[in-house]
Order: sequence, then C-alpha cells, then structure tokens
Amino acid sequence: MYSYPLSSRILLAIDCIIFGFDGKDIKLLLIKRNFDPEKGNWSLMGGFLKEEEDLEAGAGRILYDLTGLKNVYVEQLEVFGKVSRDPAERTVSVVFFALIQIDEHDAEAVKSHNAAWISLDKRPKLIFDHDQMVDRAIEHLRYKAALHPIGFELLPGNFTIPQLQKLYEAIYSTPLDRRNFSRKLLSTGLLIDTGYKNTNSATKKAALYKLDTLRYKEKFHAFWNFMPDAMKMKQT
Amino acid sequence: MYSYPLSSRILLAIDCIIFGFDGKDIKLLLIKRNFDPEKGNWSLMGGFLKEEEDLEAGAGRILYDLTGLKNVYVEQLEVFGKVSRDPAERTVSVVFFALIQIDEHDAEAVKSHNAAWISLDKRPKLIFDHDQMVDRAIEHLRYKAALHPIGFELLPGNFTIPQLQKLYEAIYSTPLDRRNFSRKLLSTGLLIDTGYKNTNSATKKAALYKLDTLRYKEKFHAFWNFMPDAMKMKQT
DNA sequence: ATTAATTGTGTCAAGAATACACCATAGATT
DNA sequence: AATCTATGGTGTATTCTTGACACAATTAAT
Repeated sequence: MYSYPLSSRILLAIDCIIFGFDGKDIKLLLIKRNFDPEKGNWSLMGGFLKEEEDLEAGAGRILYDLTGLKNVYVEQLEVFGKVSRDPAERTVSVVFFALIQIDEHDAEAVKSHNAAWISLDKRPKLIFDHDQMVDRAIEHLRYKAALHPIGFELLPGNFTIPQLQKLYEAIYSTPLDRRNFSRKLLSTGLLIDTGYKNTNSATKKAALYKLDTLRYKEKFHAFWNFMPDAMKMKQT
Repeated sequence: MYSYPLSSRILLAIDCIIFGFDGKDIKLLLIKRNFDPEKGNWSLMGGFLKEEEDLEAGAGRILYDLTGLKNVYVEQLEVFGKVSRDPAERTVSVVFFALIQIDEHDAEAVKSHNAAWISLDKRPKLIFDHDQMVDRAIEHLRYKAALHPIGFELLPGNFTIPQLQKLYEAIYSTPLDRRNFSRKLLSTGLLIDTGYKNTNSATKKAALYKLDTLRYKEKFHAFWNFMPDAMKMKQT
C-alpha cells in the first residue's frame, strides 16, 4: 500500500460554539480555562481530534463532555488555519456550530469544566482567534435562521409563538411585528398546536405549539424568509 | 512556552472543486492522476497543507498550480474527516469551492497536470470520497447562486443578459422566462451597460454589461432571489 | 367590576413575482 | 431590396406576499 511522505502532519483541533437562549438573550457557553495553555483565560470549548475518531464524532464527544447532551444540532462552521493562530504549535482548528436547549444541559458537567452561559453583549475577550470564531458564528446564526427553521433548536419541545418571536428578536436585535410574525410562522405549516396553554404567563396564556418534525425534515433545506427587511438586498 | 502532548498530528489535505461555464454547461476541472496513490483514476485537484503555510494560502497555491490564476473566487466548502476516507493513511481534507472564468485558465498548466474540463453529467467516478465532495459542491453552487451574486465569477468581464440566463439555466437545470429574468437582474442595480454589443451573435446583438464592482462588494452579503420557485419553501 | 398586560386575528395597500405578447435588429435568403 | 428567421428588448395584467396598522379576547390583580 502507498504511504505518504513524512511531512506536514498537523495538530487538528475542534472548537465548539454553543448557543443557547434563556427566553430573553442569546447566550454562549464559554469556559474559563483551568488548564494550560492560556490557563485563567476564557475560550471556546475544544479539544483535539483523535487518531481513530471521525471528525463529526470528535465534535460530538466534545459537546457531550461539556453539556451531557447527544443529538444536538451541530454543523461545521469554518476551519481556522492561520500558521500562527496558536503560539504553542501550528494547530488547525475546525469550528463547529451548535444550538442547544439551554435548560436541558447538564449543569454538573458545565460546572466541572468551569464553563458558563454568557450573553453575547457581555462576552469576555477570548484566547487565540476565538473571538473571530464567535463573530463568524453570530453572523452564521443570523444568516441561517433567516433561511432555515433552526430557531426551534434553541427552544424547548413545546413553545409559544411569543417565545419564538422573542428568540428572533434576540437573534436580529430588532423588534418584530407580532401579527406579521405570527402569520408568517403559521403559514410555514411547521407548527402543530398541542392544545395546551403556557401556564407560566401572568396574563393571557399563549398556545403551546410543537414542531411538525416530519415536515421539518422535509422542508429543512427549502428556503424560509425571516430575515428582517433591512438585511435584504434593496435596489436603492 | 507550553507544548501539546505528542499525539494526534494528522495529515491535512486540501481538495479543490473548480467550476467553470462554457456558455452551455457547468464544468468541473478534474485530473486523471498520473501519480500515486490511485494513479490512473480521476480525482479532484489537491495537495497537502504545508507546515509554514496558511490554510487559505494552501488552497490558493493549489488553484494557481492547476489554473495559472490568482484572485479567483474561493471559499471553504466543508471538511471531510472520516477515519477511513483515505486507505493509505488517516487524512482530513478541507474542501475548497472555486469559480473561475473558464477561458482564462492556463491551458498548459491544465495539460501538464493531466486535467480536463468535464460536464457534470459526464463526470467519471472519482477516488475516495471525492464524489461526495462534488455532490456537496453542486448543492452549494445552487444554494449560493440563488442568494448571492456569484454567477458573475463564471462569466467573462463583459457579458450579455442572455449569457447570464443560460448560466442560471445550467445551474438549476431549468428553463427561465427571459423577460422576468432580465427584469430581475437589471433591478439589482449590479449591471452596467458598457454600450458595446456582443458581436458573436448571428442575429440581433445583445448588449454587453459589466459588473458594478463597488455595488457588488457592498451588496454581496445581502440576499438575492434567483432560486427557481420550485426549490423554495411552499406551504402545501 | 375594572384595569393592565398580553395574546389572537383581520384588513388594506404597496410591492414583487408570474404569465404572457409584441416589437426591434441583423444576417441570410430570395 | 424585400422578406424571412432567429434572437434580443420591453410592457402589462394578475396573483401572491409583505408590511403597517386596529380591535377583540383572556387572565390575574386590584
């Protein structure tokens, strides 16, 4: 069997950007490193790809270690491969983008990793090029959520339309019209009315919906249109 | 300075998917390997990331080697990282997606690499997981061209609206209405009428347009809407 | 009962997308 | 030089979607 010349083997890192939503703000799961290198500084959760491990499995492992969750929404975001991005050694990092339901994570695991959920507007400076990674992820979240029904990944199984609206308002930092939002959402046919009401509310209880998962899978790659108008191409 | 434990350094490959358009069909630049491994079989153009080379620079180097072109449209597509994707050795491959003007490539370089422009519907079986990479790239081309003005990257500097239409028809394998297409294109404000006419045509000569590059850069990340309707989300 | 906060739904007007028809130009044919 | 044919350029009516906006219903607190 052929073998490649002995050159250019490189340390391959995996870094995970993990978004959650607490009902009000989009949050990031970050760790305050209690290990070297860069001990004491904030960073994304990461690790190295193992020799006998598929790339996606590596991402799954790292996500599971920190959150205790499997089968969360994950996708590749981008590879960061500048020569000097890690001063210790040439390291290429594959960045993964994950959306989780914030109240389902394993608080013990998060604590043991010295991790915390942090609002986007309060995020600390991160090590290496992790700030760029986060910037890129926020951009991607805005982009993708405008076109595909990924918002649901951040909400519990049953949710109300006002909750969904708050989520989109948080993503785009912009108020949305209740009536138009509701009409658009319902017209996708992705929501099923559970018949239950949200008992938490102090006033009128909103209807609880769930995802029509069959339809969701069918229609995932089709286009949606939730991007606020200001971000669309205008003819000016 | 900290150093990482001696483990999990991995061979990092770069593979390039290069699209062109000959006025009729979308074509891929593929190589018939005259070197090992997999000598004699078809594959994407690729190479290994060098120790002292930024990732994007590596992609640029490989594209330049094959086409003689610099500053072409390139973006990261996806990382392929299954353990057994390359039987010779664990290799993780970062796949890049490139669009070039087919008539500007360096024919000598292409020849010396034993490469050829091949229509999508005539593509041979490729080595390893390169077929999956191409499938993914075609999907991405359709996706991206529907939302962003990347089609121009496949056409010469001056082009006619009918040429542009043929390009989109090739990308989506579907006929488009001339009148609506033209109106939509012109309404983007991205086209500047050069005042010249296409002299190649046998009958009425079409107007030659060029990109308004300033506007193009400004508006690149805004959304467009050239996806044929059938691919959009419908409510049914 | 009244009030305040929140949820649910309807309507109208403007804009965009689609389907479709007519005219213009240029070279080839007679 | 008249006309035929292939292709390019533009206009319009209809339908659908979007955005702005108003009013009614529900619930708990007073």
